Amino acid sequence: MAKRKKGGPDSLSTEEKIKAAARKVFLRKGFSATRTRDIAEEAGINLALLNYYFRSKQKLFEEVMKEKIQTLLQTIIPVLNNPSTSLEKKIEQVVSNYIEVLLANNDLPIFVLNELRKDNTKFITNVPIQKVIFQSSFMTQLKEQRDDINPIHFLISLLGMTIFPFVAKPILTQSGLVNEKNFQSFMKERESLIPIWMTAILKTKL
Amino acid sequence: MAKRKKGGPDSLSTEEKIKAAARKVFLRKGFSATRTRDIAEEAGINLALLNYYFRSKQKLFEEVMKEKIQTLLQTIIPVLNNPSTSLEKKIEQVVSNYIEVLLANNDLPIFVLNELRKDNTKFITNVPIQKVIFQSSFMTQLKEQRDDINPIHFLISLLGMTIFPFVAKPILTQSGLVNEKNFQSFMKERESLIPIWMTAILKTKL
DNA sequence: GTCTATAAGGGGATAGAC
DNA sequence: GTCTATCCCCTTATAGAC
Repeated sequence: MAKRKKGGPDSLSTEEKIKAAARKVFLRKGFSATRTRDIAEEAGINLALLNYYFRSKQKLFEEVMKEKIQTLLQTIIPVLNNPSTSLEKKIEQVVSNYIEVLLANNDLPIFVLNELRKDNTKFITNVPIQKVIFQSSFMTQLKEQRDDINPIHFLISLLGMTIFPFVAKPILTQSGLVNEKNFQSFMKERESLIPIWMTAILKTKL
Repeated sequence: MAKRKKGGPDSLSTEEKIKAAARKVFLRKGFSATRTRDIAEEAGINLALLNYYFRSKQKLFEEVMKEKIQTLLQTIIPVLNNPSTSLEKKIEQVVSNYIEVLLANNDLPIFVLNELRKDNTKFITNVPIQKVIFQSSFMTQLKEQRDDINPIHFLISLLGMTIFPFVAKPILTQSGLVNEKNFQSFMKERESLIPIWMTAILKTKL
């Protein structure tokens, strides 16, 4: 067991220090470019301790990945499943929840999507995503309002509008299309804009 | 120099064989996870030849990256710059061009965006993206039609709708939301849908 | 639990024969 | 131009002292 659990500003257990460092380094550099030495240094501990607590780089990585996938899913699933909000309200909440989470961690989506792509195994497990989405309140409401719109197209458009700017951030900022310093306010503007536009789409005749 | 340039089905020069193999392996696995041995094997040549032609893994990678960034830019810039098409036509062309290019190479956007993210240097060079976009015919037409819409928001929404499904493909197919075999027809549906929806947005009062 | 030291292997690059 | 053999650093993981 670790020495401490709580207490002061420097109160993380060694295990948690390593995991926090792993989150930071893996998310920034991806699995392959990350060296266990980087993580150890970031955590302020010795390299051997990493293996003592987590057995291997791979195991530690898998813990971080599972956690991050969970974060991405939990940002949207409870919103889609809430039967007491309107479809329009759900759209607003999906957008604002994601923008809030991703402003605090810009790299999250590209990290997860890129690592999933390289590995097509073992990560999509716990949550039966397809089932959850298709049986959601969101789905029912959308079908009720517009049975001629493929809900997957609608959902992916909503997510694309919201998440894509984070994925494309490197090219946006490096090209000067969006100033790095203004990125946050740029996304705050989108937070108002996207629900208006997605609602407009909802009313558009096909 | 290489032995051959053209001739038969097996007619690529050694240099081209290596580059073709590098494109394939780098795009699939990214820079760090790629071993030069993988590329050599894929090319059907010896490892030493890779260094003979390209000096280092890094140099070879940079050639591939530049080429791929160029592909992504050339898919959109001529469309935006064409003064003889309407704004609506430009939207259609951006969507159909990207879907055509990316259906042939699903990994392209996530590869480029992820590598750019890890490296914020040396790749955004040749094309002055910001200048080109802001001075484009697309920009002029959009401002004319809707001077209350931030054109960057509009453009990113268009690209998000179009490109994001490719970036999110791992999670879409692994979760079962979109069947791998139907992905192409799914994107073909979007090719019709996105212009309709983006045009609707263009007419939506803010 | 935490450290130092080191084993074991992987991977980029090159020397030198042909 | 192309190959085989090899160098050598870097990285993960572990042994063993404290």
